[in-house]
Formats: sequence, structure tokens, C-alpha cells
Amino acid sequence: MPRKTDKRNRLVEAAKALIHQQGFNLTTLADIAQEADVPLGNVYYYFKTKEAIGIAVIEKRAQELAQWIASWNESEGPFARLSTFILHALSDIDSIARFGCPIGALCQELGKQGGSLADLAAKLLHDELTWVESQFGALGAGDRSQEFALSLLSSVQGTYLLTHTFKDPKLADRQVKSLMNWLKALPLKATAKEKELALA
Amino acid sequence: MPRKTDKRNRLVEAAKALIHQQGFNLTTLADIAQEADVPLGNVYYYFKTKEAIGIAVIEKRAQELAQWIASWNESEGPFARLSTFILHALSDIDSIARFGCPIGALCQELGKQGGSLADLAAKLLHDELTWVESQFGALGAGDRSQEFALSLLSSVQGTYLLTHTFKDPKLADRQVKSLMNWLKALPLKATAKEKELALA
DNA sequence: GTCTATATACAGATAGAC
DNA sequence: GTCTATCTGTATATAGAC
Repeated sequence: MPRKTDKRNRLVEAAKALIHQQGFNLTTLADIAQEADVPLGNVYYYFKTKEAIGIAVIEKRAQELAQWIASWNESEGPFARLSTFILHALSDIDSIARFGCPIGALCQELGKQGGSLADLAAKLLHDELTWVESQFGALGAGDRSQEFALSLLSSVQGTYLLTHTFKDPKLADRQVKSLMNWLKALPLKATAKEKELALA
Repeated sequence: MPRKTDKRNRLVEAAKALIHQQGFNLTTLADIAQEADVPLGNVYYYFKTKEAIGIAVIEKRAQELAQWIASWNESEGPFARLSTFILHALSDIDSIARFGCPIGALCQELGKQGGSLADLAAKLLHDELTWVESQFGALGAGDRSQEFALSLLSSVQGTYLLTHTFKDPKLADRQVKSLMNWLKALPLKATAKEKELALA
């Protein structure tokens, strides 16, 4: 058991949660230290700067995203995968209403200050976009894959933002239905059997 | 000429621009004072607190939004109005790529810290949503007006976020075409004549 | 490796001369 | 109404004992 990394993990987890809830700039090292039950001075043994914590948090998010993508890939066929993605992305509606998207909100906040943190965060959304695009490719969308992927991810991110702004979980719920209908109605080569699987 | 409000206006305009560019929390009163060419100490003659400047900026945005809505209403018929809205919302693509949506980003940032500022900012997006909804109502969307309005505003806001995150103006450009096609393909009672007007 | 005490910087906000 | 000087709080970060 790696006792050494125990505190480090606690710090990253605390920072991850607090940054989601309060944003990066509003979250202080004192907040993180308290939440992780680590004395403030000790934080600097594990992370030289606040930015270093930010990097660790984004790397953690990247790992988790990779795991989610792996789990979406377990659905059979691209149509079912995209359905799973939509359902999963907009599943934790109460958290969304309170804090928005852990990745999208971070990209927006960090995007304004530039730097390497912003690039790291942007890569998360980019990876997500690339995955969605490849699913549309597998669905036979051809050169419209990019367009469809952009439409889907925009809608999902916009739904996060509006749900968070209006603090109304039902809003995300309604959008799930709209997006599922949109997906089903797209002019794609998906087989009827595949659509059936997704609805099962 | 109201000389008295001259400095006040300069401060609000400076704050409006800086908050759009840097976000609210990262924008200091010193930044605003410098941009407005007003000594720091003098800022407090016009605004008791930083929050008071935030309120003034949001009120200014509300006025501007009201003017934009009035200008969108000048288009003939709801279909043309929605087309105008989409084109206008995603017109200043370079600014979007650099700083995102002046309203949406603010709602996300302030939404995390709560308070009256967050509510004021949320009202801007709410007014926009209500207007879009009423246009779909006029198009005969009936009880689907809310659903369509939510879809459209989500897409627009998500487009802002992705365009800003990836710093790619072309992304917003592509989404304009997608959204216009989506609008045209909706199962609505819009007359052919109305669609023609929108395309003219 | 851990933790207390503290240095440093800068933010919002105020006092008071002019 | 205007502006300089400054107060106060707090955030990041460091020093150094243990």
C-alpha cells in the first residue's frame, strides 16, 4: 500500500471537487488543505504551486474521461454508444444544476487566462469531440461526421450551462429526450437492429 | 451634457470589456480604473463595492440585450427573426474565439458563487430564452416551443463554449450553417413565403 | 515527511487633504 | 468631486523546527 501517495491523492480529490464546485480561481489552497485534512504548509511538499495542483486535477479528469470512453465503447455499435454517451453525460442532473460541467466550466474559466492549464483542459473536450466524431464516422456519416459531432457536443455543453445557470435539473432531463430524438432522426445508415439495441 | 456621469460610464464600459475578456474574479478594480483612466481611489466615489460595478455591468448588458431583441423583432415574421438571431449571435466569431459569450461565461462563473449577481446575470439568459420561445410559439410550435427554444439556445451557448475553448472561429461559422438547416427542417407551420423572406 | 509560523504580494476598501 | 496615501484582509508561497 503506497502510504506515500495517500495524502497526495486526497489533495487531488479535494481539489477536483472544490474546483468543480467553486471554480479554479475561487478555490484557495487553504480550502483544499482543509477538505483533504492536510495542514496548509504540507501541501507544498506535494505540489510546488497552485498551478501544479491544477495540472494534477486535469490529469485526473483525463484518466477518468478515458475510463468513461472505454465504458461507452462497451455498448454494441456506434448508435448505442452515442445514446449511452448522451444518457451518461446528462445523468447526474442535480450536480449539473448546482455546479455545471466539471470539464466545460473549467475550459471556459481557464480559457480566459491562457497558459498551459488552459491547453490541458481544452484537450479533454477535444478528446471527447474526437470520440463522438469517430462514432458518427462508424455510423456512416462520412464527411458530415465533424458537423454532427460538433452539433451534439455543443448541445450537451450548452445544456450544462443553461441547467447550471437556471439551477433547474429538469432542463437537462428534457434535453436528453430532444437529443435522443435528434440522434434517431439523423439521416444515417444505422440499421434498424442497432436502433433497437439502443432502446432496449 | 451630463459631465457627471461621464466617468461613471467610462468605468462601466471598461469593466464590461475587461470582465468579458478576463472574467469577473480575475478583473481587479485597478484594472478597471486604469482602463477607464480614472484614479483607483476615485472609483469608490461612483461604486461602493466591486459587486456594485458588477451590477452596473449586468444592467448595461440588459439594456443592450433589450436593444438587440428590438432589432431582431424588426425582421418580418418569427422564422426570419430566429434566423436573424442565429446569424447575429454567432457573427463576431473572432471575439467569441478569444473571449466566449459575454453573457454565458458570466452566468457560469457567477453561478458558482451564488448571490444576487448570479441571479441578475441568469435573468439575461432567461430573457433571451423567453424571446426565442415566443418566436417558436408564433411559428405554431405549440407546446413544443419550450423544447425547441431550449435546443436552440443550448446549441448557441455550447457553440460559444467550444469555439472559445478551441480558439477556432471556424467552428462557430460551421455551427451557423447547421443551426440554420436545423431551423428550416423543423416540423413547423411556417409558410413557404416566410422561409423565402429569411433567405433573401 | 510533517507541520507551525511567517514572509510576500496584492486585492478590496477607506481616510482625509485638496 | 477628485486623488494620494494607506489600512486591512487574505492568498500564495517559504523557512525552518521537529
